[in-house]
Amino acid sequence: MVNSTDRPPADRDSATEQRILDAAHRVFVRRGTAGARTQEIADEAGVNKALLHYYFRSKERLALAVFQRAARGIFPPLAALLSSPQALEDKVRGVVAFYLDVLARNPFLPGYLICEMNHFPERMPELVREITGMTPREASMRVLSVLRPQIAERVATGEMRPMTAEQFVVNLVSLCIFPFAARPMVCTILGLDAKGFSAFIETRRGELADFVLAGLRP
Amino acid sequence: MVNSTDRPPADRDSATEQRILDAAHRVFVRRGTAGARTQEIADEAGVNKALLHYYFRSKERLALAVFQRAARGIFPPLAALLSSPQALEDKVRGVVAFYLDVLARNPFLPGYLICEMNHFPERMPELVREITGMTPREASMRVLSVLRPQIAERVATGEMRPMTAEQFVVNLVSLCIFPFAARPMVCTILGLDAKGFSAFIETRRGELADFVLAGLRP
DNA sequence: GTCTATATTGTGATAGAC
DNA sequence: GTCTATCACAATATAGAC
Repeated sequence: MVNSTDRPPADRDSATEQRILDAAHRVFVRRGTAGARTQEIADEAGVNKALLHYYFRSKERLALAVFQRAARGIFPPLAALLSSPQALEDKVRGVVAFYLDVLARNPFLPGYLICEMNHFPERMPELVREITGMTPREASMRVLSVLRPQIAERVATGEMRPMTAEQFVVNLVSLCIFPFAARPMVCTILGLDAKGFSAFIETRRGELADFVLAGLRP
Repeated sequence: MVNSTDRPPADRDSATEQRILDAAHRVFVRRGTAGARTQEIADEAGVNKALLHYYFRSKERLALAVFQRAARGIFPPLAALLSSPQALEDKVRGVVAFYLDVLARNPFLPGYLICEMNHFPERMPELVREITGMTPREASMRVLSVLRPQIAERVATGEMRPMTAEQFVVNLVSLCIFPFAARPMVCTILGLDAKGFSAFIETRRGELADFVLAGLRP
């Protein structure tokens, strides 16, 4: 009497499917798609290899599902923040706070995403459509059409140096994400363990927005 | 009469070994170590698979040689620039110019290095020793011990906000490298082809140092 | 040094019982 | 839905001729 509803047994998003997806997420993130073994995913999910194929049909489809889920947590919130009606300063502070927060809890996500993006660049356009419901062009325009007037106004009043919205966004995102992507090298060179790296990021949380905002001034 | 010297046939760094290493570099960079096939490397080098093992003994050793060579082109020049006696402003301009130059010619290098770093973080300390001849601590101290007084002086004169040398370096490097590491996403979102991306980087070359320098001001 | 041919494993995927 | 057993093939590595 586990299932008290009269829904058919093949209910979508079963607990098992979720366990497999979660396990696959952990394994793919630490090994990369090419380096991951379906056996390891099955072990980590506490099920048999055959079950992965039952739910996801192939390793490639499972990898795609994991990649989409990971990207969904990283890109849409950025787009939402940047296209909101907030002032530019608040957007900068919001993006810094959001990314340093999410990535402090998932420090290996940037390395994984960069890795997969570089191995399957041709899948990017479809990925953007899947996670935003828009074409890449629409998705970027939704952000840029809000940012451009904001920047133009600041430039007109002399508060800000001339800068395209594209460069502005890339600068902001680079400063937030790269330290996590290069974390192994940062930790090795600076002699940091996991705790030390967290402290480094905490320092960053308090300073980074000010650095970016100062960088915008003429 | 190809070899006119009387050196024994097994001369080190033979032309064939170099061809294999170059081919391996290209293949590993675009596929990642786990995704690369020795067959593809052999094909690209115009030799047989067996020859890879003759020269490098295993795929793993070949991968290590390629990774070291790639890292050698990226990290030591940064350390040299930052520990030089130049003024801080010139260092910022020098690092931006160097990275945007090297990476414009090797746009896939950052993705590859980040990928490998994240899959083999435990190899980082040895890698640093191999390419610098110093321990990681010595290597970082050589840079930080020069930067810290430079920064302290600027802070004392009120030209610069307080900032650790570590954060300064991470900020600078993030802004240079990340756009290349995230290139597939940047190109997809902004609708850029290879030429458009190059133009984007050229714009950056002229603006990035000023952005960083402005960001340092109080 | 370079090749062809082969050994040996690892790994994604499927068949079929329960 | 979940398991065991097995297939089919891909991929690294080696043996041995030239």
